[in-house]
Amino acid sequence: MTDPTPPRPGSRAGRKASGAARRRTASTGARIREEGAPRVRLPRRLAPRKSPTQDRARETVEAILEAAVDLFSSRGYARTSTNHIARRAGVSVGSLYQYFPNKDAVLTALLARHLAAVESAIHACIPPLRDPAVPLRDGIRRLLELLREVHEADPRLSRAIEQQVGQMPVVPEGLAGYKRDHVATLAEILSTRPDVRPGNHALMAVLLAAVTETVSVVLVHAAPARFGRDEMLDEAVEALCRFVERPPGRLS
Amino acid sequence: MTDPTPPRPGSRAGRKASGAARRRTASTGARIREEGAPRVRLPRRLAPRKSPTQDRARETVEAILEAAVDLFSSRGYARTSTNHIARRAGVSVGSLYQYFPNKDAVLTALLARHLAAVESAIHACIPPLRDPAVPLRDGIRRLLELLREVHEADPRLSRAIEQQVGQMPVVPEGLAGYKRDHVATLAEILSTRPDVRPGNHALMAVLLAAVTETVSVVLVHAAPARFGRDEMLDEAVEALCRFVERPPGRLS
DNA sequence: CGACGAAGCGAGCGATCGCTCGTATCTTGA
DNA sequence: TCAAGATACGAGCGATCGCTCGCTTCGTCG
Repeated sequence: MTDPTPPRPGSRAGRKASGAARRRTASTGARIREEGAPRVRLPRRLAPRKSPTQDRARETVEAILEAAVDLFSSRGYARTSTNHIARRAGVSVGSLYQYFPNKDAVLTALLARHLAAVESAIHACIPPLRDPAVPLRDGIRRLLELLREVHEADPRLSRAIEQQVGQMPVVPEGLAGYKRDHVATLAEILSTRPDVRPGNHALMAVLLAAVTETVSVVLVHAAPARFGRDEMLDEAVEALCRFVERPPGRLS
Repeated sequence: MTDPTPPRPGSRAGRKASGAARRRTASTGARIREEGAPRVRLPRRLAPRKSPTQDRARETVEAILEAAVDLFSSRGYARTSTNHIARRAGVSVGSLYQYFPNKDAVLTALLARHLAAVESAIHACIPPLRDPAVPLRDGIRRLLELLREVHEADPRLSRAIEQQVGQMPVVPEGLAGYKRDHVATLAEILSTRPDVRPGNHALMAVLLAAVTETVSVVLVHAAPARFGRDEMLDEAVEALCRFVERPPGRLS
């Protein structure tokens, strides 16, 4: 009942006894730039406390984040304590607090990764969407494919994250504001392309963005068994295209 | 710092001292059937502990729910304790636990009301949607209007509720299952109407339902200042209609 | 009026939470 | 080789949480 929660089989051996400490390959540190973290100014409350410099520490941070993914998505954010996370990561709470000032910061780190993935998916699709030579449909399909990929990476996590964001008392401006930017870009694209129907493009962009997000989530979470992956994608593309496309005027 | 949280000005005088207890109109209890509660079998964990029989008690329950609305939507579910709720309601924790077995039950009661509202909105729109004589567009518009109304009743609450539902460890089948029913109904309607384009109507129904929900939320929450209420509604109707309507074959 | 059930009260229990800090161990570089 | 910083550890603090329970007060009715 007291939730012994043995470290998950896969990650990090459960060296309970203090003696059997970590012995890792001490390969010279690969100075990889912290991947997947968008350049955003985070408030002290949520910013990482200090960056790991040794490989050992990087592993610790990674294990913590993996454990957090696991627990947030299975038990929910509120029901997951920092002690849970640490234990599951095969790490002490103290170590967790070396790198994250508080629980929200752990979620924020996860959120940052997720948003970075979403952002890069969107960014990859802006050029084709801008290009009037590329059919609108193709750009939209590509975007949905990429977003689906992001959500598929860890469906439970992206669900948990997106739900929790709304609950966070402070959603860092930098992380939330990216949406506004993209909606603006989208509005501009809609106004430019000749194959988009006339109308209030700013408004259309707001709706389109919201619907796109929803649809990409549904693509992953709605009974993937009942409908084929591609079938669903086709229908989703259809929905978005029909909304914005200028009707050909001829042909059905 | 310990959050004295005086009872909100509007509701229920703050009779702190035990002496100045409640003096309410003891009018013979209006036996109104608990309004807004769908006939759903709730697990003991979430079911109300006992129903209030006196008016005084009904007031208490009402005050508790109002306070919960207020706190859940402003501080979030996780950050709201039962003591908070009771204090804000001008009631003791003990009284709260007379009617709700635990915190989740309070949320569930709120959820039940919300879903009842959504459900009745949907139900009201099914006949016109079924009727081929009524333009599809009219039925959809009416549905969005009604859903918008529901969310407008208390935007913060419906937001908080819908976010929390996903986090709840046990979403009662009866409360969650209503969606499946409506999607099925929707699929059937799509298959029947001659003005709907051919295709996989079951799949279209899934997407349509998800998009409808999103859109109705956006209608209320997305900067209501930047766009006119009706303008947004028009555009949303457009989005949904274009998705399912059979193109006229002539005319733009 | 008196008695009884319904309703209300709130101190406080046990559990858990987020988080700290003194100490032990590891890694690095000169 | 070894000092010094980086990393890790985990018992446990203070706060808060959900919730109980012994008791008082209110409303009703014979």
